Amino acid sequence: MKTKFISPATVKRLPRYYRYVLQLEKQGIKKVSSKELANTLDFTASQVRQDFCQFGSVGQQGYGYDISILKETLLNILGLNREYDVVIVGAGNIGKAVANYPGFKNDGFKIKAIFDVEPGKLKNYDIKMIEDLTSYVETENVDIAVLAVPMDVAQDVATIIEKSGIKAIWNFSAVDINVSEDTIVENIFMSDSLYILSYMIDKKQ
Amino acid sequence: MKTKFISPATVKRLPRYYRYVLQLEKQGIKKVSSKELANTLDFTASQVRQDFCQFGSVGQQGYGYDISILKETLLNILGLNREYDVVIVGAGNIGKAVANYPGFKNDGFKIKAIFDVEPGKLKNYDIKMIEDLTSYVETENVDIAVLAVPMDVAQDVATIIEKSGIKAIWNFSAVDINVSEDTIVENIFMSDSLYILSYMIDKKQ
DNA sequence: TAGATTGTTAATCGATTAACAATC
DNA sequence: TAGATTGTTAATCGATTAACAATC
Repeated sequence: MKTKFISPATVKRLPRYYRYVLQLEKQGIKKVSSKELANTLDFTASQVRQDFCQFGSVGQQGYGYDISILKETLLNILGLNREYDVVIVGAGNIGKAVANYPGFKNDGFKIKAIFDVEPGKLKNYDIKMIEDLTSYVETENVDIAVLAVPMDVAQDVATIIEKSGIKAIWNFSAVDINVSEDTIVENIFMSDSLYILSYMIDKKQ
Repeated sequence: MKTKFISPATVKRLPRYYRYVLQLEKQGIKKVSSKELANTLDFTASQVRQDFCQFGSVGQQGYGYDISILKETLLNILGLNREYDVVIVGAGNIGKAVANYPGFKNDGFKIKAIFDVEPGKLKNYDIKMIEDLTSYVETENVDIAVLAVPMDVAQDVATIIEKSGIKAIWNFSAVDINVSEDTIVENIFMSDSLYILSYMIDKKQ
């Protein structure tokens, strides 16, 4: 499946296509045109066709795109055709929010354990100690670590995660973390988003 | 201040510059070169100079950029030189996380009230009923509404927010919301970020 | 002064838009 | 078949990179 090169600009749009196609499928809709997609998602029809063209022909001239084919294609490209084992590191507000996020499980992300500096319980998990993360990873498979600790310890904990052998970090910690080239980091910088919002408010006035 | 046009690509980078410059200031550092900035932030030195050039000369040849001037400039451009009155709509996990997010207050975002469908208490706020939002906005100034409700009611609540006269929405609700042209929406789509992460994991294998 | 580094122009690269033949 | 809509090429636009004179 992952044969062709997909441009970065297109990759960024894939999740939005996928989410919208899921929604259409739920509504029982069978096909969609590039024009309809473009209208809803605020892209252009050209852009949609250029994007879809990158992963080979998924549409039919005169008809449009078949929802179930499109969904399957996007799901495969995004790597959502498998399960991911996840640990949450940091059981504060963000860690809790992620643990309770319903979409998480539906998409195949399975929370295996939660770590913190304080023992306790979260959902139906006994919170484990961060110092036990390394030994945990020795016996259990972990694909993704959710980094949800305070910013002053984020780098240290990131280093622990990296050394433990976990290859992907979903970083909520509000600081850029330095890890080796082959560790994948995807950031949620809430403050950056808020700054963009205040920029836009300010610009309008 | 907001005289020159700043390109969208540059705008997206502004929060990262700002965050890093704050960090340097805290460390007592007085100047920084485009090269140093580029190394840390994974931009290129050319890019940094092109970006900064857009808001007029803030550097000095042979020296670099003065941290305090740079910080002040970025702060002004981002609109962080004032306070914003914020209401949180939805007191679930995400609403709680935002309410407790420490950076929030430091940056001048002031939580004035929290709304939900269930009464209760969060931090030191008595949770108000969502149906009272409109009357609340009639007497109180609100610049930003944080939309943190379940996805199935997100559009309805967004419409209530919009009709109440609030002009900016920080949307955590995992669905695209439709509002009028002059309402500013900034989205945090956690699932999109997660999909990009699984895409990158899958691509590497 | 000499070295360093900006500010800015020009060249390159990538992404978006426009257009239309192919074809369902 | 006729109408609709894709797939794809070519044109345009915007962003990044390279280069270097200006100058601190």
